[in-house]
Amino acid sequence: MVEKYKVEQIKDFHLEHIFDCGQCFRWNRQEDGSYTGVAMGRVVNFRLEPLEPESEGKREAALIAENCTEPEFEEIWRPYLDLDRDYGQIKISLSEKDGAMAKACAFGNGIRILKQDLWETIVSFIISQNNNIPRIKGCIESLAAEFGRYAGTFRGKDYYSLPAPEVLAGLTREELAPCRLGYRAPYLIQTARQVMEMGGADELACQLAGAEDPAGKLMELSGIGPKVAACIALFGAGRHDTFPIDVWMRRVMHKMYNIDEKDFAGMERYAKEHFAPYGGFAQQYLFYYMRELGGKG
DNA sequence: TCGCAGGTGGTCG
DNA sequence: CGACCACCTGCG
Repeated sequence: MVEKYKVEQIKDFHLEHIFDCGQCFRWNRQEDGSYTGVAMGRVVNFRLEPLEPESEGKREAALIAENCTEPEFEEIWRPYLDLDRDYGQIKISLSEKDGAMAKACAFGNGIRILKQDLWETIVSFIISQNNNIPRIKGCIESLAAEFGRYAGTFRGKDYYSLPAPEVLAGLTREELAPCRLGYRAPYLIQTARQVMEMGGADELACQLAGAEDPAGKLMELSGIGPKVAACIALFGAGRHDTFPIDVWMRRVMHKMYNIDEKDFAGMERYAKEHFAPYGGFAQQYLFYYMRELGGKG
């Protein structure tokens, strides 16, 4: 018998928006519409039980967590899913800025920014560079299966966490070859060593929490440039004031705010002036809007 | 065959 | 600095 826990009165929460808005790579939609993922060293499955079927995501619903006890949910998944933040208020605040942002908020109304493990976020986004989603996911799964720690079995499948810095730091590029990381493999090994020299991932997390320029700190690591650093700061270090700019954001910022696609600094400035202190949330709504509309928005 | 994908690092002018 | 350009890999 698999443990289950049900949380009532969930709102501003939609599984598809959360797990398909570009912030994570290890959550997979199941045939029954639920999502299974491995994070924080555990396997869990989430599904939403709408109180009114037609209004899924908009009105209150119940969240059912499978393979999870009540204490586990409260200690691990409640913060991971950012359930205690009032996204309704954030959307109202952002929607007042301009019509395009209001549309983006309405479109991705159930988005939440996951509070992911710092080290796993670092590994994931180093792999993401100049890469496509199916391959990113494949690389990450392979890395976990080959070198990660067993995290549990769910519905007949074994799951593994990503390897810790001390594991990756001891590997060679040849040993990582089966994971098909390409030229990112040396980045990963080097970054693992650097993180260990910094005193470990928890120590780095503490530094990032209070850093004036968290992305700058992250860019000291091998294979981490401005975009990957911003993603890590936002998704893995709780720095919601960060506004990652990738190719999709360049498109959306040009289309909606008429900023030159090469004007990286101009986009950062615009985000800071218009969306603070919700830059990270604004980025997620815009990104999801642009992505899902296939660049046609 | 070749371009491309949630970029980065190195090298020029 | 800003503008190139190579880079593992797998897919269309």
